Amino acid sequence: MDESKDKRSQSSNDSTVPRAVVSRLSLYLRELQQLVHDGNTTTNSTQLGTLLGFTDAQVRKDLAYFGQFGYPGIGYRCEELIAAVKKILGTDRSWPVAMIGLGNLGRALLRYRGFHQQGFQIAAAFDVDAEKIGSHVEGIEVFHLDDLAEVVAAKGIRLAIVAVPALAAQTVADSLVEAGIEGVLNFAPVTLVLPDRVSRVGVDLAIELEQLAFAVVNQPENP
Amino acid sequence: MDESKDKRSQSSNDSTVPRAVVSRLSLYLRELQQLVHDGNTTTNSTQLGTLLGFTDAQVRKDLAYFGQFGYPGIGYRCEELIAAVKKILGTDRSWPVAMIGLGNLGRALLRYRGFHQQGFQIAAAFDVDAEKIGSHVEGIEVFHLDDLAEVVAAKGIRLAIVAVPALAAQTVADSLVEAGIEGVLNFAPVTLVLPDRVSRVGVDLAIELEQLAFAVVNQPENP
DNA sequence: TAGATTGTTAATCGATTAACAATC
DNA sequence: TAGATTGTTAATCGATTAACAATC
Repeated sequence: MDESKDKRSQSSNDSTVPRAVVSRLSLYLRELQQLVHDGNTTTNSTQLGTLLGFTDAQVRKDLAYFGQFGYPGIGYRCEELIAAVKKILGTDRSWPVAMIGLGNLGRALLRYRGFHQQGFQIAAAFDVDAEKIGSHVEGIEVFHLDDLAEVVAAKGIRLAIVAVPALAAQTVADSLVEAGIEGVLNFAPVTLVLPDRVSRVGVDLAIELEQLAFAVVNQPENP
Repeated sequence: MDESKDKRSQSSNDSTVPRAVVSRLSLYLRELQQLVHDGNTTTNSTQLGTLLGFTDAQVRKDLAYFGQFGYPGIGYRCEELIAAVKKILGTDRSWPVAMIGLGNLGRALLRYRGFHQQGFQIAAAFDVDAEKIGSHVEGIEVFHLDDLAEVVAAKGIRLAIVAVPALAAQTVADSLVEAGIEGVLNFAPVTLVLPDRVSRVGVDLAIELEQLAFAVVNQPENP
């Protein structure tokens, strides 16, 4: 039996890929897009590694978790690898996203161009401030949080961004779960309790600065 | 020789603490502050672990990298541990921070309350748009990027937040290095090249959504 | 073909967990 | 004292790196 056919498989053979690998995948994608922008058609594990501060072995191993995308002697074709990584990440399609909370951060994120460029579009915004309900920000309609389930269902929204005050975050999260949301990107500085079936990514802006402060204070040359 | 005196040391005995440990340190701090807010005076490794989804052993091990903060049979005194963790992170003092770029994100971050609560204050903002120079946003003066080195020196600023478009980010980063900045929190979706002596933390908002999409697509129950 | 670079295996390194004596 | 919980050591687990045959 010759099973060597179709070796260039893209089957995500799963069996749990390490989380660290997935986060590097996004970095590879970003670097590849940059390389294409700069006019490159191919790259290789050494170049990608150098750009990101990884070893070449790690780049190859990371990508090999998901299939065979390279060409021995040549490297990787940028566009081809971009398409493959997007497919793995699930961003080969467009994702409608709900924005919850229209304070400073929520409004800024609504206007942020980077989401759309990677396949995400804010499809609806939600708040509880009567002044804001029914208005449009950046062409996006603002609904009352009470209408969450209805709008989410109508627009096929599966992801939500939480940009509400810390005190409101868990309550909002409960509503999101109730509305059938499958993934939450949380900017509130609290640990959200969610059922296992709902995915969660947390970004705490103050914590990022704390990490930076630690790094500066503990620089080899810095008391 | 009895060297058991002063065992409750806070000496960060260094020898390189794993990066993952430091990032969890910030989460412990956040949880501890929450616990105090909720009226607790003591906690323990099991409680902290449960709140954050870590094992109790990991909590103890992480903290033990930096000294002995707990009391066998009792656990940890919240306020005491908060003070210790802040000292380790370097946030027992206040850090003046420069904000570079006053687009949507920069302005939102300028207004974000969470920074101040953890010991960071935006001491100056910088842009290149003549319309903005000299104005004040949230009581913070806006300078031209050309005045970076001067203002940074005058105000003792060591950390900077980069919230400029991707295309401008590396140029801005070079200016920051030139101005003597020691740590950069970068929101631009590019890998900044910085000398080793300058610390770097990157937050790519689109990447966070990508990670969420991957998690949702690869949920045990989700094709 | 010779040179380059992959995918993958084995070796190394580091991080997490389990277990328990020490201690309050 | 008995019960609880730490700090730490040893065991396990997982991730990174090095090396190289396979391949274009």
